[in-house]
Amino acid sequence: MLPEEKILHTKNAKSLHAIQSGVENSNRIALSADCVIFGFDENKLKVLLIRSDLKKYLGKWSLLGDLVFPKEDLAAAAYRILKQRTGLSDVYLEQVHTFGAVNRHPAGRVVTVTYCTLINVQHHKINILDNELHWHDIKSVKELAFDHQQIFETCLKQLQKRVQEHPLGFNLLPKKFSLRDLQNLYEAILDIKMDRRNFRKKFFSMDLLIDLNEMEQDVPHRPGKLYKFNFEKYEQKNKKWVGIDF
Amino acid sequence: MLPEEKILHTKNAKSLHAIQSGVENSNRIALSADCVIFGFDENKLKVLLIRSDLKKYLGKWSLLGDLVFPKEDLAAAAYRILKQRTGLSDVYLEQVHTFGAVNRHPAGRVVTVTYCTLINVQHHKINILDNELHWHDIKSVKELAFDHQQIFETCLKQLQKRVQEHPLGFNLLPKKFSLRDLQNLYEAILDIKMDRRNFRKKFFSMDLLIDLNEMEQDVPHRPGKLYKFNFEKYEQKNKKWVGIDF
DNA sequence: GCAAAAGTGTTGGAAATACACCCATGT
DNA sequence: ACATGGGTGTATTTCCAACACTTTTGC
Repeated sequence: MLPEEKILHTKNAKSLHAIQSGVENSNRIALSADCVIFGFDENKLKVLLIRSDLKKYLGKWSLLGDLVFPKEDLAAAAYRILKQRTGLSDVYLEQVHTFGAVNRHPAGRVVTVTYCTLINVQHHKINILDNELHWHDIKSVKELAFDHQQIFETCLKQLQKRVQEHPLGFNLLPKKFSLRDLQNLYEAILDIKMDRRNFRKKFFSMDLLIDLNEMEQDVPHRPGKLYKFNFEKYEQKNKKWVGIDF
Repeated sequence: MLPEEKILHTKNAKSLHAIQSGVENSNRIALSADCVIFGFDENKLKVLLIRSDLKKYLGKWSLLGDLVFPKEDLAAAAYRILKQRTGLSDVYLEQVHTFGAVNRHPAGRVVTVTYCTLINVQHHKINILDNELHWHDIKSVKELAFDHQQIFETCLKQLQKRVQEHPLGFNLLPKKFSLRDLQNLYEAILDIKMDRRNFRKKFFSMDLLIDLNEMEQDVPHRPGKLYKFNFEKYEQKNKKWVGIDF
């Protein structure tokens, strides 16, 4: 207890006592962070998984997670775990949801905070392969260990929503990409087909793609033009949403 | 440690050991839940606050929160806290975000999971008034204790977004309401003005309002018709969103 | 020349916006 | 009668969906 935190002598002092002794003693709970890392490769959305350590979940796949240290910021723990497990450090993690059912972890009470990101599989080489760490096509993800199936599905749904409202997808593509690449990405994430002409029209009308005046190389068909995303212009837009619709 | 959770003898057994001893011993952290309760009254959006107990935050307002017990589901803790602090039990809480900076709480390391709901101020009488619990106009909320200002702002932003995608707002209104009531609600939450005729058109075209064939009483002007929301029909709609836009 | 995908416009319908007048009630 | 807000319709514009042919390249 920090010395300056004296109890106030009010009728509510008891609850404060309770909080402070709880912080120090009996009421603590193990806290973990789990990372759901999405990637895009061969026109498929993928997720990074490792083999579970626990006998109970022998052979099952699981997300990348570890306990949060008592003197570690929550987000810092997520970045540490990602770095330890994969070697990746130059990615932005976003918090998604916290899962806290009493029996979700067989080792005891562990509440887990989930973080999510999207990375370019080609640009971020995974260099730690313990526990068979590798990319799985999201269509084949099932029966994960713990409650990780639920966590994964929650993150995927959130990704599907956010990718339509923010230019997240560009993190999954090479720096230079064709409109076909971009459309493949959206189709893979949203699991739908889109009209090619309308898709182009939409993106061109946003006016956030920079035409690089370069062409695809070594494709067995007419090469497409290459673009990059205009992040500066996007930042300035600062668009805000109004539109009741449900 | 549950008996069936034997360590696998692999190169990764160490990390499992670490997790299990962490769960049992040193790596535990105090976990709290905070509730951000929004209400609507006198055509203003309000939030429930109490006076902070801590001397450090003397005179500051704070959210409703308490520690999560080791054998208590996360959501259960949030409902318990709400019930203890306000007497309310018939509301749906939704998780918003988890805040875990190391120094966010002066009593030590406390990670907090935030829950949010919207209630009808008239229908849910608050019957526990400890710590000066009462409704505050959201426009006047500032300098809350701890990091509660940030938490509050995060919840408000999320509310502004979600209220446009889901019929949350009806929880804030009387069972029978006029279109003016509904518009006032949206204007208060989103902090914008809307065109009255277009607002009506939008809601009528959704076809989710039931005309009760009743009129407002005791208003000093032409009385408006009263409606209720057709929740059954809404549930069946199961609308899904497609529309890239940023 | 053939296969494969790039590139390109138009049209019709739906939804959003902007806008002004008459009506019902209480005072 | 007047003040207050309820109720309504139309014209304009914008956005979205549907849809087919020509072009460029590799093989």
